[in-house]
Amino acid sequence: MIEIRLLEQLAAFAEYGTLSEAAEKLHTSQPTLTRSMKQLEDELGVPLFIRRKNHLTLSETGIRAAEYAKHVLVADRDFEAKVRAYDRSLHTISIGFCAPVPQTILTPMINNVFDGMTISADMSDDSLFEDKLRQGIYQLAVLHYKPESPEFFCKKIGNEQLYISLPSGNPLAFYPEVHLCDLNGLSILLLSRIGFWSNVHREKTPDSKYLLQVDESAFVELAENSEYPIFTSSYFIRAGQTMTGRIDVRIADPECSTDYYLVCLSSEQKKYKHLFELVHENTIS
Amino acid sequence: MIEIRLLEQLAAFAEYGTLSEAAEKLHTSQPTLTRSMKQLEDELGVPLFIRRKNHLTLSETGIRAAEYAKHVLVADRDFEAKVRAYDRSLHTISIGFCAPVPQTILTPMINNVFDGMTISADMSDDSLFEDKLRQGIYQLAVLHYKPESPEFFCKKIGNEQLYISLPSGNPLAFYPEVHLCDLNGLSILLLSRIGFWSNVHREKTPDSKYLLQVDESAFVELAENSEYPIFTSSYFIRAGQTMTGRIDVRIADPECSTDYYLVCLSSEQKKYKHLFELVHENTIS
DNA sequence: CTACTTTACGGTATGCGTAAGCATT
DNA sequence: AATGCTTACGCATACCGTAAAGTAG
Repeated sequence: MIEIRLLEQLAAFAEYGTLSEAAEKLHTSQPTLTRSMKQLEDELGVPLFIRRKNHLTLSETGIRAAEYAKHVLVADRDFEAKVRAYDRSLHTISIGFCAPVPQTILTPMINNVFDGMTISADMSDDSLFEDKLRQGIYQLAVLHYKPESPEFFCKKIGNEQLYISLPSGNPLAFYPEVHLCDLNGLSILLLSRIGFWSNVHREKTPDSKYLLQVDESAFVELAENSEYPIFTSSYFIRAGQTMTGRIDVRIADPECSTDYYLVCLSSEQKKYKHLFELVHENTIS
Repeated sequence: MIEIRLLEQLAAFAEYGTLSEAAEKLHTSQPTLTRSMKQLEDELGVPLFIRRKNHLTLSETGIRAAEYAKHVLVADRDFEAKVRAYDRSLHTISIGFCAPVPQTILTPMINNVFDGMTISADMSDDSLFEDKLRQGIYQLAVLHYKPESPEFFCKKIGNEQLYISLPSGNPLAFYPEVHLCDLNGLSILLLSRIGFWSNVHREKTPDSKYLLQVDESAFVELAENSEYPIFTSSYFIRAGQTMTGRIDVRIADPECSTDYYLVCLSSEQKKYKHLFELVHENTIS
């Protein structure tokens, strides 16, 4: 069997044209390559080079050989990558979250149930989550709608109602509830990684100026020391995380009240049985 | 990069189940495999085995790894085979002949034109020759019809008329010519490797009993010492290769008079220019 | 007791680098 | 002179086989 080392060296020579340069790139000496290429020819029983006193060129067969060699090298690298990826997949659970609150609530629960596993959490709009579950990129996902396909196993895990937190001086603060269109055009403080909520805001309040904060502590500090409206939700209100001097007004648009669903592939349902048993209708509220 | 040697050993362990047996099959010692498998795990940075004091088993990752390893091994073997095959293809010309006479005449000519090349000649019915030219299995072919497709370059190189050689006592020997149907039912001595002629005989004289001879000298000896009819042709008659005590009677069926065409891919026309120049309309006659 | 793995040890062969030689531009 | 391939030589090490120890069935 031809060793990978020889194929690497052949490929390098094909790429760089001279043994000297190839040797340099491979961090080895040039006589090493002379010997290796000779060995390769010996093992194949086929000449790969045109040898002049001073110069080495690939023969027609050599050119082909270098191309084929690349395939083998790709296969070899693939092997490494796949094995590592597979092992990793055994030790990590990848989860797609469509919103921050489910992540906050579920992450510790998942950590308990799958002790020793690494949890890799994505946060984004959930429009692609079904595909990512199918492809095995995610093992679990939290959607804000109930997936139709029978290939998914799914359980409702609660709901969230969006509020707008306004300084008590703000005229809107006196209404019992508002609509998103009332907020359109305002400058609003906003955290950046909020999943599908980004889409809701972009669509319903296209003219608002969002002051995006990547860092949560910066967001909190700005919120406390400014008059900017911020979004909050039933989850934070119920947890008593309200801000003094501000009034939380319910947003009446239907998009601002959503249910959450925990989803996995039906075929993997039993793997996650314990987790699904642990969550209930109102885990999030 | 992971060396092939390690992958071979992994695959062997996966196949045979114990290091001891794998070592035996690989003609190496068992401690060698212990070390190699450890090295593989080290280089991948991933455990592949479940180790008990007395027993070694592939882990889930290890099972996958062994499968992937096989792909790499296949790619490596493929590399060897392809390089050898390509080199060989540079030194051999494969030719399909639809009949023996063209082979007899052309082989020395081709040997002259392509000095140092190995000539690999096939003899069979030419119904598949066009495909084999297209696939590069043949570089040249002699057909008994003119191919239509413009992807082929083609030149007529002669014709051959079939005769039946009969002992002078045979009643048919007095006819000026016969038809194949007249021969149907006779026992006839025949060489086995005669290309498309086999089909002609099979179709036109289905009831004849052919005494097939693989060996040409055996065929000649039997022909000389028996009364069996044999086929001959214009080529042999013109060359004076007739047998005493026998009369050659022309076979009048149109199938028994055929033209021959030398064919190559149009795209390779210039490679074979010299050969085509050397042959002419009546190279075979 | 047998079968298997692992560890330890010592030898060897394989591959490597340096140096020198040689040819070509 | 500079560049590039090859050969020669000595060395390091990587790999291998034997031997021995340990463990489970």
